[in-house]
This record gives sequence, structure tokens and C-alpha cells, in this order.
Amino acid sequence: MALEHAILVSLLEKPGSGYELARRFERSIGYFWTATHQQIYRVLKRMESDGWVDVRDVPQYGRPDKKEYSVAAPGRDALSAWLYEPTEPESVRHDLAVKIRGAAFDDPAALISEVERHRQAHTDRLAHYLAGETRDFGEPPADGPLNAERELQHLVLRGGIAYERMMIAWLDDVLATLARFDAGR
Amino acid sequence: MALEHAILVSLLEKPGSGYELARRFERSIGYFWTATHQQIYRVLKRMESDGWVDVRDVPQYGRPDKKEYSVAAPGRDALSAWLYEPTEPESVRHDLAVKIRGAAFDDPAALISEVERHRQAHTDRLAHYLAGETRDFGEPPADGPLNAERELQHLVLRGGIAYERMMIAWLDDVLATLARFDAGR
DNA sequence: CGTTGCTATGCAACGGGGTGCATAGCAAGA
DNA sequence: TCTTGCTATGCACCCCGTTGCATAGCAACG
Repeated sequence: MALEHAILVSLLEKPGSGYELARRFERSIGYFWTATHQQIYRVLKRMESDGWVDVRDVPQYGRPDKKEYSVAAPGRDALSAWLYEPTEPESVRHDLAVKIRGAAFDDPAALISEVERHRQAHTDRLAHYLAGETRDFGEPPADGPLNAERELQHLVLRGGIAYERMMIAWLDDVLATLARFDAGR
Repeated sequence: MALEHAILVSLLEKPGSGYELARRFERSIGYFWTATHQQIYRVLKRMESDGWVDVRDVPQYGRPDKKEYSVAAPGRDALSAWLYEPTEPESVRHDLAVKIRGAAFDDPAALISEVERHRQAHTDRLAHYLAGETRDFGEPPADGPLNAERELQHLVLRGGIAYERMMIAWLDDVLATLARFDAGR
């Protein structure tokens, strides 16, 4: 389980409330690690009782007060320990692949619209990533040597971009193949 | 949830026992949908009581008897219905990405060996896929028009190959970036 | 003859993730 | 004023996935 570690990283990048974390998990961090707000609140509570994070009540005007979390020393240590501990490569779950193999026993061409939906979602995400890349990493930082946080965030983003490009290319292959079945009948 | 659908597809490709399914989920289907044998037995039992699959006791000599499952008409219908029903693009879970962003708050260069482990795992899988592609799809089938099952299995395998190639390229990017931090100190 | 190892099936229990629902403050517009 | 909508936190429940354990047949090896 790495949700707690993903939260630690996010809080190190910037302290915030459970609600703010939940919104970060809809963007940024959420591109490679998803979580709902209930999960986050639950885990935050556990992390707090374990001493991994500190809490601070922040009164707000014009909106409800919030609890701002930040990483405590034991949390930093826990993250450190996890960072260099071997993790198994993720297990994949691609329902589209299941559907494609299943389509052999039905009408393959009928899958086309579903595949096109997925292709659209991936082109949207790619556009979103590329816009973010231009915005956040467009010009060199010029703040001296190496800014680790910035460099590594860019590195992860490049991974997302590569992933989306690969998916779009494969989905084009899928569409071309399905079209041959459509024509073949 | 699509485990039941993955099982249906696998049983349509070839009827078999829970044990055989579990081994298929360690290869082939398992490349894009994982499951343990306990999950499979549990779901098979539910699918049987729902009438999705038929069971046949197969006595065996030299080894324990087995129950061979095959897809029944309601199972086929359920698969059909699911195939063309919109599915959300999968939510991603890349702990490596979390680790990389987290490394900004620790020693980035210490991640190198972990990344190399992952790179090795991906090159292994790629080699495995490529060997399977040559073995199973090396020469054209020559059995007339379009063999949907074969074509679509190859299509999915090409997706796996593209994924591994992309990952390896990105991991090279990761290693190059981490090396710059190593040299920078 | 005992151990190891593979085939084959299954139970029990735990924990994480997801869905639905509830509450509450406050702003803005109908 | 009432409703809608956003911020903010939380509970209860269920299902799924994972781990550990158990059983049992049979083969092969030492």
C-alpha cells in the first residue's frame, strides 16, 4: 500500500487539508495514483495517530475552517524507508484488453465506438499534460544548479506523456484492426 | 468489476478448471488482468450458481480429478452486454512515480538501483512477449479470411509490447536524470 | 518409507478501496 | 427566501483482493 506515501509526498510538496489533498488527487498526483476523499480522510487520521503528520486548525472566513496537515519527522523517516525498499512492478488492469479478446466471440466492429471513446479520453489527457508541461516547465528555471523537486516532477510528467502517446498509437492500431473486421463482413 | 468477464473470455477461448485458469492468469490473460486462485475459485462458484458457466467433473489418472468449467448461454449474454457497455479508462497506480517525486526530499541517486530493477523486469517481459509473438503469430495463418480470435489476441499482445517498450524508454530517461543528480553532488 | 513437489480445491480473516449518505458553513442567484 | 453549489469533514457498509492455512491425490527421489 502506498497511499500513505503518496500523501506524504504531496504534503512535503505543500502542506494542506484533506480536502485540498483530495483535489490534488484529481490532478497532478492523481495522474498516477488515485484516491477518493474518504480514503484520504481515513488515512490522514491514521497517519496523525501514528505521529507521521502534524495538524493545525486553520480558521477561515467565507468558508468552513480546515485542518492543515504537514509532515512530521517520523513521516519523513517512513517515506525515506519506503523509497529505497524494493517494490514489485505494478499489476496491470486493462479492461479494454479483456473486451478486445472477448470481442472475438461477438461482433468486433461493435467495439469501435467504445475504443474511440477511450482514444478521445487519452488525447484529452495528453493535451492536458502538454499544456501543463509548457506552463510549468516551458523555460529553464535559471535558479542555479539542480532543482530536484521541479526536475523530478517534470520527469514523472514526461512518463505520463509517453504513456498517453503510446496508448493513442495502440488505440489507432486497434481501430484499424477492428475496421478490417467491419469491412470483412 | 471485470474478473468474471475475464474468466468468461478465457473459458470461451478454452474451457478449463479453476486451477488451469489460475495458471492462465499468471501468463496470457494475466499480462493485463491479475487474479489469484482463491479469487478465481470464489468467482467461479458464484458464476456457477448464477448459471453463467457449466461444470463437468473430469476424472484424471495420475493426478487429482478436476472440475472443468465452460461458458453457458447466460454467461455469453452477460459478456456480450458488458462488451459494449462504456467502461471508464483504468485508474493508474504507479508507485515508481510516487517514489520519484518523493526522492526530491531525500537522495534521488539512491533510487537508481530500484529503477534498474524495474527496467530489468520490463526488458524481461518484453523479451517474453516478443518470443510469444514469434511463436504464435510469426507466420500468417493461411486459414482463409479473418481469424478473429487469433487477430485480436495478437492485437492485445502488440499493446503489451508497446507498453513495455515505452516503459523501458522512460526508465532510461529516469536513469539519465537521476545520474545527473548523482554527478551533481 | 519419508520428504518434496506438483495438481487441485477450498475456508477464514483481514484490510483497502469505493459508494452512498450525512452534516455544516457560507455565498450567490432565482 | 429558497435553492443551488462549493468548501470541508466524516460515518457506515459492502465488495474485492490478498494472505495464510488446510486438505488430498499422486509421482518421484533419496
